[in-house]
Amino acid sequence: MTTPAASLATPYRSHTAGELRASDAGSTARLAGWVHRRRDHGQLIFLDLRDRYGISQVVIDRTATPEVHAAASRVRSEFVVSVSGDVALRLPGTENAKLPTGAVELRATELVILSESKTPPFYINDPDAPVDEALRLKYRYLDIRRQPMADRLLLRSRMVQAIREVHHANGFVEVETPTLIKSTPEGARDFIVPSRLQPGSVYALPQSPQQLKQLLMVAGVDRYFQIARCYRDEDLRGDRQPEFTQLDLEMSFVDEDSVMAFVESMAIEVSRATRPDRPIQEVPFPRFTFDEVIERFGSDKPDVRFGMELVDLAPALIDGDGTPASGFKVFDEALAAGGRVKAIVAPGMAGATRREIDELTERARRFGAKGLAYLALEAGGEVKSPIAKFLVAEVQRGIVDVSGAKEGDLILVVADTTVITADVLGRLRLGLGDRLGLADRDVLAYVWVDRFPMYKWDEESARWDATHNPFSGVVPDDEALLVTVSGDPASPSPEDPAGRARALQYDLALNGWELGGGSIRIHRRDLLERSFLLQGHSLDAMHEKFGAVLDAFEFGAPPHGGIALGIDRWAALLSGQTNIREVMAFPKTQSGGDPMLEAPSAPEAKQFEELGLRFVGLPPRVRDSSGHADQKRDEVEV
RNA sequence: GGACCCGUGGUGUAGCGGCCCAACAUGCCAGCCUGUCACGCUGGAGAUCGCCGGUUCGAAUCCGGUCGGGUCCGCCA
Repeated sequence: MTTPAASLATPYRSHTAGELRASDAGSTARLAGWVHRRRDHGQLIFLDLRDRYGISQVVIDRTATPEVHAAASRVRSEFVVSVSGDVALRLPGTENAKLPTGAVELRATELVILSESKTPPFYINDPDAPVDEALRLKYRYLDIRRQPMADRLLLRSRMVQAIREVHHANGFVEVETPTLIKSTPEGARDFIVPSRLQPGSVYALPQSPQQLKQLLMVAGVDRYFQIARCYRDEDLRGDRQPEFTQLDLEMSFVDEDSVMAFVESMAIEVSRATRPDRPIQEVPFPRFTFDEVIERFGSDKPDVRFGMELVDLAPALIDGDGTPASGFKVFDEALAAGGRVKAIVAPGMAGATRREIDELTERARRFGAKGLAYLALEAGGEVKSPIAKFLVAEVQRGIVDVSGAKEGDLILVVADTTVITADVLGRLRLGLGDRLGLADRDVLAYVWVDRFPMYKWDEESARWDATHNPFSGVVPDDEALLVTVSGDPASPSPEDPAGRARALQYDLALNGWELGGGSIRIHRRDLLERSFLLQGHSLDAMHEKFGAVLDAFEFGAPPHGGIALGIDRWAALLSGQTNIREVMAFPKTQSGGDPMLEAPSAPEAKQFEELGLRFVGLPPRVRDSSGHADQKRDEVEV
């Protein structure tokens, strides 16, 4: 870890444990830190002293300093000590090339035990030792003492530092927004905080500062950013925590290109500041439309570190007058029904075993396909496939040609609706890419995806649902599409032209993960109302939910747009992790608990009384020592 | 809400119906050791196998429930 420019000397230490070099030999020094390891040789004791900055070897000689030796004999792993002594070159041949401080050692003349330590519950001095994650979370302060966690938190700190620097250099103003706000319909469930001063009312924790930042645009802030904590009360995953951090930004008088250009330069800067060792695959970042990435990668957040793109087999399956005529009913019917027959080519997998094929088929089914067809292109050009008998030779050849498969490759085919075909093949592509090691783990492949559909039809509530932000603007050419067949925006149907409208929406993806998304917002009240009506909001409901923004838009709203990026995911990707808990100091478990603080916990009766609340149904569960849940009714009834 | 996986000395694992009141490594404790750096050597302590119940002559091992952790689907930007 790096030592900052400023001196870290204090009464407890003259140097850090990572600082001493051969050039310091001959001087005296005082170090403070944790005992990383103790090696007792009888007359001689070696201590490895560790702090955030490194490790230094301390030597204690019984004959020279008997009282220091006595103190060092008591010392154990993770004791906190302060040692002073003479910095000396190590005896020739005993230098340790593995340590930056390995040329020298501190010959102790004084050793003070600042605090003792119990035997830690897991190995702090072995960065590779596997430890149960529940235990790591319970003793997170010890986990963070370990090198890998410490390194990741440092990377995250540098990342946020770089983000702030770039924004300030580009005229952005950092503004804090409240975390006790009004419930906003972002789509996810809100965390609720009951109000004591206004009993019966609740605050919501923000799912994002979306409305507040738009209000800041109306306020003339012009360029705003914030490292904002956000909250969503939904089920958790490795890449989802109930509270997480977003880089939230918004700019006035901009179009898509302005926002993307800034974000891109910022992302490059941040990547280089944190991971100069990892190359960015392509600059400027490649930019795809939503339709294109779905067509080519089967995902709206494509991993473009490898090829294996989806190919359309239709040209090989239809005859001269455009009717499906492959001879294989599954293919022909899918095409006749307006669906697709598409494939991916798994390089070198023609020899896949029956078992491997079955596994792939099983996965395809889990992802929603009815089945998975395959053709193995064997050496010599012979096609082996269980469906070969249905396909005339010409069609077989056509499939091979269109797919671009070479000898030794395996062609995997899905025939289904457009959506399922893309989804299933997209997921199979990622799985195979992983298994075949196609993606370079060092590369950072950022991509932009834009031109998302404005709405998707929601069967359940029979209305158009905003695919992303409800304020997202529409592509100017598509403005005329914001209409319904019925003519009344309040009576939508799945046939409406609105379903074809594209949004001024852009997502940034990195190595197959969505980092975040943004849009140019609708700043005109009339367009906003039309869009909201299409989304099934009545004008009253609209005011209830977005009143402040709608009001503000009547006082001169500048055209504006912005983006929000997930800091946790970004930090995880930059540090080569797939789980965002690894880049959070104190994350929660999958059930939303903190094993260290033991949160959440049963409230005190008095707290509920003041809020005018009472539990109905199941009272909260309290754990006893056996891990058994116990219902402690008495503690919560008021 | 659903599916699946895991839970054995401090830690990581092995054992998966009797050979196990449980093995290995490491850690811990004690003694020895003047050049180690995952120091070494000798000795020792330490788990009744998450919890509850069942099957069985017999359970760490099989079954059910439960608690905790994780992965995935639903959900969620």
